[in-house]
Amino acid sequence: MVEQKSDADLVFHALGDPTRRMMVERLSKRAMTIGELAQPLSMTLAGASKHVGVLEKAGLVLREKRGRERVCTLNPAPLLAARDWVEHYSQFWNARLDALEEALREDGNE
Amino acid sequence: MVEQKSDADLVFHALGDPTRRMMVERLSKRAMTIGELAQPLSMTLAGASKHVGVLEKAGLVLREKRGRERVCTLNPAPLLAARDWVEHYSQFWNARLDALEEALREDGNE
DNA sequence: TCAATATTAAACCAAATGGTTGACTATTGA
DNA sequence: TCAATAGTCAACCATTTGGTTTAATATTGA
Repeated sequence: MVEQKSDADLVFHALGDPTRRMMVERLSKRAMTIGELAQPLSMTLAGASKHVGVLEKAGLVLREKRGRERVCTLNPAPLLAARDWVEHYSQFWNARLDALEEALREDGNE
Repeated sequence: MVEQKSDADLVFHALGDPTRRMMVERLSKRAMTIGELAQPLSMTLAGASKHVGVLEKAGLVLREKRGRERVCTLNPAPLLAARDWVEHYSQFWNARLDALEEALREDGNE
């Protein structure tokens, strides 16, 4: 665990927390400040800010200063890599179903 | 953090570790024992077993006893949920690109 | 100018994580 | 029968995580 984390590590890890997935969901609708993100979370601003930091390090959120606020916007680009990974291995689900179907058909024909 | 974790939490969390993603990748090719999974990992059997346990709790791996070995097989079903979640929000990437393109086209016409 | 607001930073804490070791069980095969 | 093999379990350890509090900074607006 000394080695530096890959992009995929950061993205999957960031999404592994329900608070952060909720943040992503809300940010997909519109940009929000830290305060807005924190509001429904029964959590301090500092706590929310740390979660945003995790999303930011994963590249999923951009935080820019606007006056005394920080506006967070969703950057879905890193999701593409995660999507591709998951997509690839979830294909094995179809493959398994196909194989099962095939096996059943073979059995039926014998 | 006392609340019980959702399926998505477990799946994303399980995938957030490179060791476990590697296990999923290898299991997608063929079923393997704990020992086989542990082998390229410079990790004890016990360590590998714990990782498999995390994948198992997320529903991604089935572990069945065969003699003194445990054969692990990939169950990609939970990946479908993760795929759908990621798929949904990565669509915003396309939306953003579309909007950008639209904006550029509008500008060009003025 | 100055109080209020939005956020961050740092120190701290409990719990979870990722790993180890050592003892144990179950199974194999000579 | 008995040593070797495959794995688990429990205890333990260091590090990370998810949260807090308190203090500090920057900005707003009266």
